[in-house]
Amino acid sequence: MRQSQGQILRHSMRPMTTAHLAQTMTLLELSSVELEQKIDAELASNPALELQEVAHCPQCHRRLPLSKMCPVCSRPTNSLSEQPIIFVSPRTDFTSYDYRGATSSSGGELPGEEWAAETEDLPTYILRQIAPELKKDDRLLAAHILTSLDDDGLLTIPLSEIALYHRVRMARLENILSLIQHADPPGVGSPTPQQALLVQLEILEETCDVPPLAAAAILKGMELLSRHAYMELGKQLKISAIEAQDLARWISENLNPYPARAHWGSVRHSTHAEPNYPSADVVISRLTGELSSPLVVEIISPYAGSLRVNPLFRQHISEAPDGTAEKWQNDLDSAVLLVKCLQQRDHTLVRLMQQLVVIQRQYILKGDAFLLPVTRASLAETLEVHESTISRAVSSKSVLLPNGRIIPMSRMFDRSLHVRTALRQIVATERRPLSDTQIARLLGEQGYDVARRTVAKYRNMEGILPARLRAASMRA
DNA sequence: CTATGGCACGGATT
DNA sequence: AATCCGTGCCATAG
Repeated sequence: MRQSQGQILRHSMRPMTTAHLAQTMTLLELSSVELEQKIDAELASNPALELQEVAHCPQCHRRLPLSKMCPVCSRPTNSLSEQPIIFVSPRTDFTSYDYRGATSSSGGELPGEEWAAETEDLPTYILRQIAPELKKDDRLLAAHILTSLDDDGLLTIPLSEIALYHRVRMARLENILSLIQHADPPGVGSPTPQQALLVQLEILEETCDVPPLAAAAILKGMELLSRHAYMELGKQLKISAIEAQDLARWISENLNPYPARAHWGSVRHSTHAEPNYPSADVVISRLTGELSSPLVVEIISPYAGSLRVNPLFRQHISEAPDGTAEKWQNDLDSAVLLVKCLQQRDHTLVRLMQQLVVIQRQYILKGDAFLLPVTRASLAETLEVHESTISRAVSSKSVLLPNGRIIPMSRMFDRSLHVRTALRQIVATERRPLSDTQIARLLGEQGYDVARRTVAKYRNMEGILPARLRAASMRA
């Protein structure tokens, strides 16, 4: 049943132009947020495209064109109007079926939804803090800066660009930026994570003791820091690897390279930049609390099922005003193309997730240690698509797990995470420091066949020092 | 002699 | 076709 449906779908999509292929590819790579932007742009510029009037406002139950706000009661209609693509994966077997989420009653409400009336956005929040210290003219400049922040609270455009635009001197802007950086999410507005850290450090210095070398570490060893390369870092700063590790720990515990994100992986914070609800492309949740619960998979696809070619436009194409006939035809063609490609994208994504959720069920429910090593290639084979298709579909997408963590989808294909988890476990419980060779043997006993050399690599990735140095730090 | 890091090769990924 | 990642081999440090 389900099978034949897939066949028909695939068959009907066979006749593809090269343009079609190219566009499908590019769409596949986009995350839901990026896709939404693209479609918005397309909608604005192409009169042949339209949104079907299918949305329901949860409050007044009015039928609306798809939009973010209900114009009548001004309540967000997002999640309901989007016709999320949902399917359920029952406990173990491979017979997951899907249905396109009907927009009836309150079907797909997500747990923990917080559409609290006032979600003040980040720029406003900061502007309010610093406004008293600004002259009137400077407020405009500050606003310009603040609206150029990304979701992480980092400045996306060079200050000089703003200076040019408003014809003001850099020094003036730098002053304003400095004010912003010292406002509440500390370091916000910095052009790079590195600068954000430095600003935070500066702020902390006023109230408490900071390690003397922290600034130097950030300045010189940013890259080493993020790679947990403590030994190299130590060399750079002329301190031991152990001291370097302590320093790094202090930095990661007390500073945050992305000012607007509260904590990595944890639930979203109230002072969030954009009102984009779970900023994931796929949301997986449990139907019930039990471990054997079926999984509900929701693929966020902006305007899925609602975007279509305007039938009126198609109908009146022959009546195009003189000289614009070609343009109209062009618009029509690209609209048709976009809609088709969108369907194709969704279809691919659904099939991908259907497989993935079954294969990685244990990981999704129980955590890192249960991640199975799956290759994109193997999945491509079972889905009968080119491996690069999987690659594109997976890249730059994120998944919200039932436990509330957001992970990049590529983690589902991490070949080493489960081994690394086991390794961490071993080192955490060791009585005295084990050498890489010993660890490799222990891992082998647990069924993880890895080379000694690889243990060394994983150890580094996890930021664990070599046995010799672990011995030293235990003594201390 | 043992424990590790560096470099290079082959398969997987992009 | 370019790049990344797990490994094997070898040099070096203890």
